[in-house]
Amino acid sequence: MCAEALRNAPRRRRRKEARPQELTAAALALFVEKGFAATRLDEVAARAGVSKGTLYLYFDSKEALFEAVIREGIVPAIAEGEALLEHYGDDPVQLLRCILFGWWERIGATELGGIPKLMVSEARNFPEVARFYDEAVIQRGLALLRAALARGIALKVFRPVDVDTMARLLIAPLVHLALWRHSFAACCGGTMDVGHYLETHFDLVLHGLMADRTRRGDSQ
Amino acid sequence: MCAEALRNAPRRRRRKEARPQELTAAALALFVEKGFAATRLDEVAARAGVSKGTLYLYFDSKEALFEAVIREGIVPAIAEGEALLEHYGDDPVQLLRCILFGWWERIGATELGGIPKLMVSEARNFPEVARFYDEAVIQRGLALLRAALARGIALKVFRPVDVDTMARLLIAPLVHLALWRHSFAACCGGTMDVGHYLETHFDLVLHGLMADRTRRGDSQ
DNA sequence: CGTAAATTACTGACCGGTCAGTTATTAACA
DNA sequence: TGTTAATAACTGACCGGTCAGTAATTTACG
Repeated sequence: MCAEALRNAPRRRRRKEARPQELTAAALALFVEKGFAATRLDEVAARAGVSKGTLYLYFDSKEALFEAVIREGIVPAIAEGEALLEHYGDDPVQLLRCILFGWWERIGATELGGIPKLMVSEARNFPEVARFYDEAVIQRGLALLRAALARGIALKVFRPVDVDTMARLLIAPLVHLALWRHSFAACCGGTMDVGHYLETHFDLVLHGLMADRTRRGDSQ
Repeated sequence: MCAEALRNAPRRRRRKEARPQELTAAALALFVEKGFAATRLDEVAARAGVSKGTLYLYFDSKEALFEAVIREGIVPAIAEGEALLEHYGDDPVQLLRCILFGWWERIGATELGGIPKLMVSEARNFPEVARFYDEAVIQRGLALLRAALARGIALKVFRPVDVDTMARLLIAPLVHLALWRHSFAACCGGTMDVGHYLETHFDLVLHGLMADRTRRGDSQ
């Protein structure tokens, strides 16, 4: 019986170099759930199916693990977003829609959606990581939104607005929802219609953005 | 010289009545800055000007201190907001404006503004406290916003909208800003015009809410 | 009053458990 | 057999929580 179980469980054998990703994935889940300080490295290792000593073969310290979690976490997704700029060259409304809904599908709704909570919680404890995240993710994401807004204004589809402030207002409800899912939703989870929430937000923003008032119905 | 210093600094005197508040205030500041797990009770006590032993005269445990911080923190401010409902009986726009800007002045811009970050960070570690906060603060605040929206709709000032979703969209950018101030702002603080941010948000929301389009200028 | 006794707010050294980080050892390859 | 991935046992610093003792304040009493 014991031998059977050992055969079924992936035996501790020489693992390839996929280990770092398995460890950062486990660390991300636990850091998001419990916070950095309250997460024990034994847990992280166990969740990745190895021992704590193995973890130290790949990461110098707990803090180095945290940095790796953040660095490899979200940056790739940003590049995907920037590619949208070229794809939707002539339709700012669809561009904006794809950025926002794409953010939710690729980040907010996945395990990556925990990273905002993690960074908000730990930014002041790891200011250098926070600065990296701010430059590599936040500022880059805001720049993407500003570019989309500016294009819409240039094409006279949107009325002139402060694109910097508007970019922040565009993303705030999405981040807010991601934070919610990884905090209160776990214990106070009133079922909520995410699609309706996003549609309502997008509709509200368009109301304030559109240059002319020909647009009424928002069905899509 | 030493005697002078002792006279100037309010030396450790016996102040039974004020102690709990001094301790919870110190704990709030440190919990928000470093998180619950990373905050040492020695620090909390030192910040309140007492020793750790004294802290345990007033609170049974670290967790009890956390609960006290949350319970006494924000609940009173909610009642003030609810009073606005009666004050602005006939002007839903001003009512909404006062709720939002009042929230920022009374909570977001004060030390209480750290509580959202603290609760988001620790909700999953303290589900019972989170449930209390959800009921006593969040749901109550959302109900207040829903009431203000519903009144505007009833008076035909606002067009019919889903008041529940709209209430969440109304508060999200404010909470987002409060979270920002207590996380990234400390290390990546690009100077930001809070007043402009709030005005832009309010203006955007009104654009989407107003029943007729007579309203154009938003100066006030 | 004055002062001794009683009370109470407060202290800080200490204990025990926990956990990040280390090391001696084993097991799986070539 | 040598090399390396992996482990399990180990260490030591740290911190939540305790408690015997101290100082400030009040009360009792001559």
